[in-house]
Formats: sequence, structure tokens, C-alpha cells
Amino acid sequence: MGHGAVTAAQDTTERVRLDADNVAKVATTLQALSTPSRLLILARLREGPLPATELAAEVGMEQSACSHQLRLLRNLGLVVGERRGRSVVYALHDDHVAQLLDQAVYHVEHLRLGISDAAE
Amino acid sequence: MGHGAVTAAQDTTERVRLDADNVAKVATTLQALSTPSRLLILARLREGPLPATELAAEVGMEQSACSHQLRLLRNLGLVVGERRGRSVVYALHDDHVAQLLDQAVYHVEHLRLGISDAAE
DNA sequence: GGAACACATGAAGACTCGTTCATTCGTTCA
DNA sequence: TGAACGAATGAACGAGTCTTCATGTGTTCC
Repeated sequence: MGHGAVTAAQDTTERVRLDADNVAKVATTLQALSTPSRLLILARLREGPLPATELAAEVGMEQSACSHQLRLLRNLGLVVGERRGRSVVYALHDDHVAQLLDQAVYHVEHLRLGISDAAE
Repeated sequence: MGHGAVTAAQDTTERVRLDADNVAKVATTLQALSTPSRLLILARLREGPLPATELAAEVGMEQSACSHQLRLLRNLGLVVGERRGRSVVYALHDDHVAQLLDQAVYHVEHLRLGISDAAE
């Protein structure tokens, strides 16, 4: 069963390792999760694959805007798109993506927050 | 228990829930982890509390730049700063922050990547 | 009080990002 | 082939972000 994969940073994991190389990669990847639109896209795809147009409709974006973000997510290896007829069906690339999503949401929701948010 | 699909973050977790309200909060918080400078700051603090100036030195930032980012992280509730003499000692606010960091790094490192990164 | 240190803050500039608009490419079907 | 649909692309504009420079606030010690 779970050979740790899930509980992720727990037993499998070493320390938080951030060599100057990794930092950029991690930052870039996490930036993909740092915008409402992309977050909605990923959350929707987490429930299952979907053609681009339907996806755009469900997250309330214009087709073009959604396509731009999908390209970004594709380039980062977070989602994949496969042609099926005249549609392109998108899906999460990995289970790591799904877990990253889940855990991120989980921890953010459970942060003891005195958040002001307005960081001006 | 395992109602399948998710496995999410541990067993405590429900589905990935992203109401329009949460999305903004999650996105904003994750954005704090989406920049090399802040990622380095958090990673350093994960090893233990540190006065602001030493922190800035260790991550190779100017005092001012570091202070700006620390304010942002403080406003998000990710770090806390406590005055001790003429120094202000910073630390991660929560264990959730530490785990979020660890798991994010873990998953990003393990993503099966055909990443191009250059997203143009 | 005044000097020296530690940190915070404001303003400004370069840069990046996300959206929209218009157009192009690819596929299906009559 | 040509019309219609689905998706990708490029240019461009407004908005936000991160850093630097200069200055302000708070604290310690003489």
C-alpha cells in the first residue's frame, strides 16, 4: 500500500532541500498555483479530464484566457492535453499534482490566521 | 475512511474544496512561496528562528529587501517576529507552514518533468 | 542627551503577469 | 472545397510585483 507517497513529507522525505538550482524550479512551479484562475483550472481537472472549452466554461473564463493558462501549465508539466477529434482533452499530468493541490489547500485552510491580507 | 480518489493530505482531509472565497486565500498564500527570495527565507527559518539581519545575510539579500518580504510573510501569517533587545527574531508561525514547504518541495522535485520552463 | 546599531517604511523604477481582442491553425462534416 | 466548430497564438494594455535608495522608528550603551 502507501509506500509513503502520500504522507509525502513525512518518512520518505529528507529535509527541505533548496539548492540555488531547486529554488527557481520550485518557485516557478508554485507560481502556477498562485493564481485563482489556474487554481480553479487545476481543481476542476482534479475531478477528471475535460475538453478545453468545457473547462473554460466551468471555471468561468474566456476560451482564450484559459488556453493561455493551459499552455503555461503544460509547459510546467502540470497538465497534459490530448487531441480527441476536434477537442483537446486536458488532465492533470501526475498524482503529484493532485496531492500538491490537496495538501496546499489543506494547509492553507488550517493555518492559524491573523491574516490581514492587505499587505500595503 | 478512504473514500478513494483523494488520499489527499493525510486522512484528515476532505476533497479539494475551492469555493470562490477559498481560491483567493489559497492563491494569495501560495504566492508567498512562489518567489526564490521568500522561498529561501522560509527554508532558512525552517531550520530555526533567526534575527532579521542574520537572516538577510544568510539568504544573500539586502536588509531592506528582506524586511519588505518579511512584512509580506507576516501579513499572511506565515512568519512571526518577536522583539529581543534591539533585534527582531523571526520564525515560522506554524507547523503547517513547515509541512507546506516540505511537501511542496517534495512534490515539485518528484514531478515527472518534461518541463520546458520557457513558456513562450 | 547623543551615537551606533537593528529593523521598518515610503517612493520610484524595471520588470513580470494575466487578461482581452483579433487572427490563425486544425479538424469534422456536408 | 468550404463552412463551422474547437483550440492555439500574437500583440498590447493595465495591474501587480520585487528590488533599490533614502529616510524614519526603536533600542542599547556611553
